[in-house]
Amino acid sequence: MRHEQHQDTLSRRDRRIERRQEEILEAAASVFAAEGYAQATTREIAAAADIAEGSLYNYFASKRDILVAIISRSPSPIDRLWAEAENLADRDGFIGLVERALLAPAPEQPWIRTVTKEAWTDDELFREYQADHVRETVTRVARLIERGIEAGWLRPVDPEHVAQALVGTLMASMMLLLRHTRGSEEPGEREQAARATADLLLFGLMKPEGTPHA
Amino acid sequence: MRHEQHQDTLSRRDRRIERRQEEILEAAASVFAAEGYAQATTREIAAAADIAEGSLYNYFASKRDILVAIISRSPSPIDRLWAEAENLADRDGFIGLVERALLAPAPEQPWIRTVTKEAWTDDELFREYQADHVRETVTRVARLIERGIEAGWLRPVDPEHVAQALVGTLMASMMLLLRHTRGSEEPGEREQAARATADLLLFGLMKPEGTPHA
Amino acid sequence: MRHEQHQDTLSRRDRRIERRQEEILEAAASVFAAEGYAQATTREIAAAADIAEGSLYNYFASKRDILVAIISRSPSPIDRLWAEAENLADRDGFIGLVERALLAPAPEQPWIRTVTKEAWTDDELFREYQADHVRETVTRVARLIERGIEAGWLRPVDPEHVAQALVGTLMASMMLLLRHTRGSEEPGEREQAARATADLLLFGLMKPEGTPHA
Amino acid sequence: MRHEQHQDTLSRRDRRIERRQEEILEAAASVFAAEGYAQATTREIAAAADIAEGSLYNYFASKRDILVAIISRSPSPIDRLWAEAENLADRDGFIGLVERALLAPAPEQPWIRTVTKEAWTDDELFREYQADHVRETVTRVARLIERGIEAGWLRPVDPEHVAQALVGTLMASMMLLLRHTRGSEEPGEREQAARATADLLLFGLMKPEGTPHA
DNA sequence: AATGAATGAGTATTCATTCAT
DNA sequence: GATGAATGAATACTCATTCAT
Repeated sequence: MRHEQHQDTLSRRDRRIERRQEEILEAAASVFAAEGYAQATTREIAAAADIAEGSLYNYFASKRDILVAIISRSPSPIDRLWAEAENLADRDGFIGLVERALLAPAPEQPWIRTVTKEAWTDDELFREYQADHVRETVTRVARLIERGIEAGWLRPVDPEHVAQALVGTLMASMMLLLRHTRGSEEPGEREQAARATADLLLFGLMKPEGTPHA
Repeated sequence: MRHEQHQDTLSRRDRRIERRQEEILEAAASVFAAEGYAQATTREIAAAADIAEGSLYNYFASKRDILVAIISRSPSPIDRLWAEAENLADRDGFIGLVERALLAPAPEQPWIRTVTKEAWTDDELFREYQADHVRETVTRVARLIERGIEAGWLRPVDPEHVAQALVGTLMASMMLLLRHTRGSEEPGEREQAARATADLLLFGLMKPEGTPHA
Repeated sequence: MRHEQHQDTLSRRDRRIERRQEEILEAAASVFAAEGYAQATTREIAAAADIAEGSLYNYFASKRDILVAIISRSPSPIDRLWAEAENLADRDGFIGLVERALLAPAPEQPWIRTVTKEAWTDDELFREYQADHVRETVTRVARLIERGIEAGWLRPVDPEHVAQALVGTLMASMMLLLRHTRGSEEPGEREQAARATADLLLFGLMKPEGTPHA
Repeated sequence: MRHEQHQDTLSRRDRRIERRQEEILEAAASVFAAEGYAQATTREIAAAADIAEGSLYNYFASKRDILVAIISRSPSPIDRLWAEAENLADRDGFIGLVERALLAPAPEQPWIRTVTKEAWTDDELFREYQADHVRETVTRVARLIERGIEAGWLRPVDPEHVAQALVGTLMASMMLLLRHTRGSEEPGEREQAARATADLLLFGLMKPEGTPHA
C-alpha cells in the first residue's frame, strides 16, 4: 500500500513535469509563430508559458532545444493525411487524397513556417524533421503506389523514387500554397492553385501518346 | 564645355557609385552564402567589399536593404532556363527543359538558400522575389503551354493556373533538390530524385484512361 | 527513562547532524579545491555530498557559510608543524623545524589555495582565519623564541614582533612555494627555493659584524 | 607637406586611442580595487571611464583582457624600489633599501590586491605578472647580492637562489603588511611589523656562531 | 564620400536561495 | 529533515547604425 502510494506520488510528479513541458512547447510555438525563431526571446516564451525565465532551463537545455522538441513532437499536417492513406486502394480515393493534401488548411499550426525556415539552412534540424515526419510517410506512399500499379490504375513507375518525389513535391507545394493564406488575394485563388497542382501531379502535363488530337 | 564636363563628371561619378554598389552586393552575397543573413555582420560585409563599415551606409540604407537589392538584381536560376523556353515549341524540347530545370545544379549562386530562407517568412521579401523573378516566368510558361495545347502535344489544361502550379512546383522541387548537394549521400541519388520528379510533373501518376492494362 | 531516551534521541540526532555537516564540508572542500570558490556551484557541492541541493540549507545558511566553516574547522598546515614546536628547545631542532615548514608539501589540503584566495580580499574571512589559526601559533612561536634567547642560541630580539614576522613570512613563503608544485619546472627547483628561504630567515643576509672577511 | 600632415593626423588619432585605453585602464583599476574583479561589472567600468559599454570592446577584447593589461602596464611597488637598487653598493644602503621596501605605502595602487588575488589561482595571470615585474627585479637583486658578497658585507650565499627567496619573501610580506592598513589597529603597529620583518631577513634569527653569550 | 570609433539597446543563460510537498 | 522545481536578478558581449573628422 505504502509502496503504491509512493509510486502514485512519483507518477503524479512525472505527469506534472510532462504537462509543464508541453505548456512550454505550446507557448514557445505560438511565440515562434508570431515572431520567428530568431526574434523570439526567452523572456517572451517564459511569459507566454507563465513561468519564470530561469524555469525554462529546468525543462530544456537551450532555446534551440525547445525548437527541436517542437519539431519532433508535433505531427506535421502531412502525417495526418497519409495516416488515412493506409486504407485506400482505389483510383478515386487516391485522387481525392492528393487533392485534400493540397487543400489542407494546416494553418492551425502556424509555427510550421518558422520550423520550415529554420530547417531550411540548418542541416541538423532538417534531418530531425525528415526522420520524425517524412520518412514514414514516404514508405507508406510507396506501398500505396505499389498497390495502385498492381491494381492497374497507376502507371508502372519506380514506387520508391516516385514516392519520394511525390511527397517532396507535395510538401513543397503545400508550403507555397500556405503563403496564399496571408496575402488574401481573391478568395478561391488558393483553391484553384491547389487544384491545378493536384491535376499536374496526377495526370502530368503531357498528352498521353496514342490519344487522339483535341 | 564647362557644362559638359559637369555632366561628364556626374555620370562618371554615377558609374563609380554603381560599380561600388555592385561590388558591395557581390561581397555581401558571398558572405550571406557562407553564413546566412542573420549571422553575417556588416563588419564582415565591409571587409569582404574592402570598404569601411560606415561607407556601406552611403550606398545602402540598411543591412536588409542590401538583401533586397541582391534579390532584385540577381537573376534567379529559373530565369535563365525559361529565357530559352521562348523559342521552344515542340514536345521533346519541352520535356528536356523540365528535366534540365530540375537537374540544374545552381550552386553558382549559393546565396540563393539564404534568400529563400529569409523570403520564406518575410512577406515583403517574398513579394519582391515574386515580382522580380516569378511573375514574368509564369507568363512565359503560360504562353508556352498554350502553344503546346494548340499544337496538340499538351493536355488541354487551363494555361494560366497550370503555369503557376508548374513554376511553383518546379521551384519548390529545385529548392528541395538543392539540399541533396550537401549531405553527399550516394552519388546519382540527386539525379534519380530529379528524374522521378520530372517524370511526375510531365506524365503524372495516373495511368491514362483508355490505356490497356499492363 | 523516557527522559533519558529523549536525551538519547537528541544526542543521536545531534551526532547525525554533525556527521552530515562534516560530510558536506568535505565534499565542498574538494569541489572548492577543484574549481575555486566562485566557480563551484551549490549543485556540484550537493552532488558531491550526495544530498539534495535544498538540503544544504538545512545545515548551512549560505554557500559562503560553508567556506567559513571549512576555514574554522580545518587545521592549517602550520598548526600541525608548530604543535610539535612546543617540545623543541634546542638550536638544531629549531632549524629543522623552519626547513620542514617550508618544504612541507601541504597538498593534502588542496582547498587551501581557494581559502587563501578568498581570504585575501575578504576582510571578514581573513580575520576568521587569523583568529582560528594564526593567533595561537604566533603565541607559541613567541614563547619558543623567548626560550631560545634565554638559552643563548637566538639573537636577542623582540619575541612578540619577530614571532609575528616569522610566522607571517613563513606562511607567505609557503604559499608562494605551493605554486612551484604546479608548473613542474625542473625537479628540485622547489626544494632549492625552500632551502634558500629557510637560510634567509634563519641566518639573514648580512655577514655578522666582527666576522673576518671570506 | 601633405604627407607630413597625414602622418600628423594619424599620430593624433593614435594618441587619442592610446589615451582612451589608459583612461579605461585607470577606471577599471579603480573599480577592481573597490569591488574586486569578479564583482566589477563592465557597466560600472564603462561608467567610470565615461564611455559606452560597447566601446570598451573597441579597445579590449574582454573584461579579462583589461585585467591583463593592467597587470602588464602598471609598475609594481617593488619595481620602483629596486630601480634605485642599481646604484647601491654599501651595507647601510642595502639595509635601508629592505626596510623601505617593507614600509613602502603602496596603497596608491589599491588594485594590487585584486590583481594578486586573481593571479593567485590563475596560472596565466601569474606568469604574466612574474614576467612583467618580478623577473627583472630578481636579476637586479642577484647582481646586488653578488657585489655585496665581493665587498664582504654579505654572507657568501648563492646569489641567484637567495635573490629569488628575498624578492619572493619581500613581496609576500609586503602583501601581508598591506592588510594592516585596513584594519586600523594601533598606529605604528604596521611599522613595527615591517621593521621586525626587515630585521629577520637581514640578520636572521640565529645568533651567529662564535658570538659570545648575551 | 570615406572612415572607423562610439553608441547602447538587446539577450541567452547561470545559480544561490526559497518553498511547497 | 529531505527534496528539487521555481525563482528572477544579474551580466558579458554583439552589432547595426550614427556621426565627428
